[in-house]
Amino acid sequence: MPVNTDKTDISNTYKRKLYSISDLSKEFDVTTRAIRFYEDADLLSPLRQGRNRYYTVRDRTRLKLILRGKRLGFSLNEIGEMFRLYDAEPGEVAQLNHILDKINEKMQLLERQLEDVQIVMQELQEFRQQCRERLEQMIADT
Amino acid sequence: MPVNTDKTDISNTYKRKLYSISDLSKEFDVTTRAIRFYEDADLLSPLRQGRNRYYTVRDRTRLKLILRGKRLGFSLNEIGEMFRLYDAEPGEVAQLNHILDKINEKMQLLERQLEDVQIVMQELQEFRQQCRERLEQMIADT
DNA sequence: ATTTACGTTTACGTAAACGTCAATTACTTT
DNA sequence: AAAGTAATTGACGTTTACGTAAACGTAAAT
Repeated sequence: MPVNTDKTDISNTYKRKLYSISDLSKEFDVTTRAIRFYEDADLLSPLRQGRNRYYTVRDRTRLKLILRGKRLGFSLNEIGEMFRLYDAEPGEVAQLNHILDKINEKMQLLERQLEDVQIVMQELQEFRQQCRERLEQMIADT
Repeated sequence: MPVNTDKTDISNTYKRKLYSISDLSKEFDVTTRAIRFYEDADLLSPLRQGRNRYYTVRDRTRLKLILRGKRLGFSLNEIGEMFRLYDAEPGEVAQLNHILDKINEKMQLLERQLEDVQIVMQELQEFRQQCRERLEQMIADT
């Protein structure tokens, strides 16, 4: 018995809001290999039509979050942790408090990042200014 | 012939503003292994007293920059590139313009980083808000 | 005199995040 | 029917950024 031969099945259920792996690959400029790797790391869980993967809007959003996290220097593990926090249904008060702690932890990291970015940007601006002045000087000397 | 047996040599020349590898290791909370690795990657070039390394104020500053760069998700190679830009004495106009291009490139990256940080911080704030509301609710239900 | 602390070099090990095949399947186009 | 295109699953390779262990040197402290 084949798993699923009816092509319309999945498409109907999810109202055509499905992306192929290459759709996402092109849109976000990542290789399909990377996307599958993220699945291996439990960061994505696309639908299956037989062997093929189909990504929902949620998957697409997740991929966007993954890439943003990566740009910020987070590891896939850290990104996974954030997802799990997000998805956890907070049954108990203790659980919720734990999540709040984790959130505050991440916020602290980000605040430091913000500082770092601002510092480096300022340094670069100064450096750029110096370069421009030197350039002026050199042109004047001509 | 031993290379240098006089302990005061280096210290005098650099007026005691020297750090041992463990000084820096402790101050910045990185392993000595990492510090030596950065040297291998040409990001640091400490003085030598025989086999031992001695780090100047400049080295210390560099280490600080390395760690900041890493926190921002830059690779050691990228950090090295920045250093080389900084150290390059700009002989020609073309060279200076090239440096300016590179600076602008990095600035663009940082601007994106800034955006990303702000977006994620906002998302986290919203998530935190939701958690707090849920918590209030649960306490009220008691 | 020998432990202790700190440092060195050399070299192999490792985790993360993919890249790069190779072989196969499935659908479409010609 | 053949060829092309897009996807799949292994499986091994690669780069980065160190960790870790061995074996040794040097100097201060006990």
